[in-house]
Amino acid sequence: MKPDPARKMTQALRDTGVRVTRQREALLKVLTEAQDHPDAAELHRRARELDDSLSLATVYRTLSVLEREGVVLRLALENGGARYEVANTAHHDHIIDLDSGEIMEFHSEKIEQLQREIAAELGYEIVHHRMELYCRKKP
Amino acid sequence: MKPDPARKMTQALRDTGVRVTRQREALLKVLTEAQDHPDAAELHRRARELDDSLSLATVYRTLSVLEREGVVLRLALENGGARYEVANTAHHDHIIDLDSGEIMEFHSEKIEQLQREIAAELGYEIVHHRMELYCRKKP
DNA sequence: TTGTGTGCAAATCTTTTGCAGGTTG
DNA sequence: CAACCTGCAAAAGATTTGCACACAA
Repeated sequence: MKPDPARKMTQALRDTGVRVTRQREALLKVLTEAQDHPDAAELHRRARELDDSLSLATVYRTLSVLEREGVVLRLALENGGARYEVANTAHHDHIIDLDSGEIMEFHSEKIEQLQREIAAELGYEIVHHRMELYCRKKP
Repeated sequence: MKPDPARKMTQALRDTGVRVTRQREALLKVLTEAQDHPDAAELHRRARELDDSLSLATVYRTLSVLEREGVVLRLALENGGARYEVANTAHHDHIIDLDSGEIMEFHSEKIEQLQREIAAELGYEIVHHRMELYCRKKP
């Protein structure tokens, strides 16, 4: 009974009819352990050390399944390919350090509330949103 | 002396050493007249009616020049290629109707202020930001 | 067993670039 | 005239897909 955080996802996935293969387990492990926001190629690199047969195509296919299942979030930042993060944490937005490339997370309930009000005024409800602050260290 | 809004851009560009060619004039006209948020291919299609020799490569090259000059903004929404809009209007963010694909604009000084405060707490100043609300009509 | 998932390679899609010739200021 | 632009076609980078085989449930 290892306290593997990927374990409960695994079961949840199986419950919705998604097969959990060796390759998917490897990717899930890498995703849950990632402290950063890796892109598909980087996830492939990392997961390969757990299962060296894993192909990049499968990484993409799996990521797309996991996104559909609500297990991962795809971040489409301004440059480069998509980056991914597990969706088990509370919702948050991102601050990107333009110089170092570092990605930080933040959350503002006040802003979210204002967003909802703005959307509501136009007769909309928000399905999801993105907010990214591209920043530089203050002098 | 036609009251062409592209005219003053044209001069501003020349002033910073950017050559205003036939092709660039066509693209500028299409951009300033666009009421929507076209992508490169669509801009190419429209500008071709003014200058049928215009190539897609030049559209991309010109858009990148115009972006560097601060004349256009590149929107990297979640799906598909980049979309563009002229930067002569006040700053705003976007609401996307997930069903129709329609893109609307909004601005909230309150939110912008909160964003600045959040960045400042981490020692950052915002260079630019993006906020997109992906919405559906309320029932 | 049977429907899913996978690796590989080829295909897409969007955007960029090398090169030789054309144009702007 | 010199520096800058352009069209074309090929290259690049990211992601998707067809196919025959493999495997989870």
